[in-house]
Order: sequence, then C-alpha cells, then structure tokens
Amino acid sequence: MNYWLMKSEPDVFSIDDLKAAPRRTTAWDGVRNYQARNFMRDGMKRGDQVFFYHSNCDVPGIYGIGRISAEAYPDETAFQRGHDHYDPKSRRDAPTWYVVDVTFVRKFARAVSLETLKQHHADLPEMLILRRGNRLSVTPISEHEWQFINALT
DNA sequence: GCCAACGTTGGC
DNA sequence: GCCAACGTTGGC
Repeated sequence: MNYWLMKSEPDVFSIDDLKAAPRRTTAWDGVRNYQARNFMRDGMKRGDQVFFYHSNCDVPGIYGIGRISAEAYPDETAFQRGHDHYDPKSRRDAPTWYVVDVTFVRKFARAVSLETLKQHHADLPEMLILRRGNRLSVTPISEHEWQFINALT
C-alpha cells in the first residue's frame, strides 16, 4: 500500500464535503498538472491512503484521511466544452487527464497545520509539501511520514 | 491583496 | 531549443 497527500481548497471542496458526498466518495477531478496526473494515473492503487490537505485557507494543513476507492479513469470534465476544467487536447480516444475516486475515512480531531509540519521539519526532511515553492497538488508520502504525522493527531 | 515560485506557451 | 511573457498556485 502507498500513501499520498492531495490538496484541495476547502472553499471549493473540503474534507467535510467529502464526508457529506454520496457514498462518501468523490471523483478527484480538475488535476491539470502532468506530474500530479502521473502520480494519480500510474501510482495510485485501490486501498492507498491519502492525507486530505486544505490549501489557500486560514489554516492550511492536513485535516483528515481518505482512501483510493477507484483507480484512474478519464476525467470527464476535460471533455466538457465550457467547463472550467475543459481541455480541448484531451480526447475520449486519447485522454490527457485522469481522476481517481477518493473515499472519506476520517477527519482529524485537530488538524495538523502546515505550521506544525514545519516545526517538525527535522523529522520530515523529505516531505515535498515543505519544500520551498512546491505547488504540486498530489504528492507521495513515505511510510515514515505517514506514521509520524498520524502520531501528531 | 501581494508576490515568489513554478509550469506552460509560443515566437524566433 | 531558447527564453520572455503569461497564468496559476498558495502561503502570508
């Protein structure tokens, strides 16, 4: 099993929205970065666990956990003319962009804020989210990082 | 709202 | 292939 971190702006889609979604599951659409897509399409397997990160908000950080409930399939929003995420270069016979399904597992009693993660930088030296200027919305998480951060909650 | 960092685009 | 211009991300 692998571990991941996925960012979402809570004003757009929060962990509470995931919990409230039908079957507590959503298609993680709108990823339009090749590196992030490759992690989703080539790396994510059913059962992988995911830190749900809130970005662009008052207290950025990890708010809970989800799991991958369906492996990659084409992102329908890329085919929809007029959609915010429409991309004419993605075609049904040769999709450029993919989604995975993410299912709610639990919300942390207390979020692990970015500030807290930074305070533990020495214990999380490889963590991509702590790298200066890193904007990737999907990043791998090591077993050590997964255990360490869970122990903070 | 600001702005640094980054990815993409397109002219050459 | 280079690189300036541009758009986006996301912390602050």
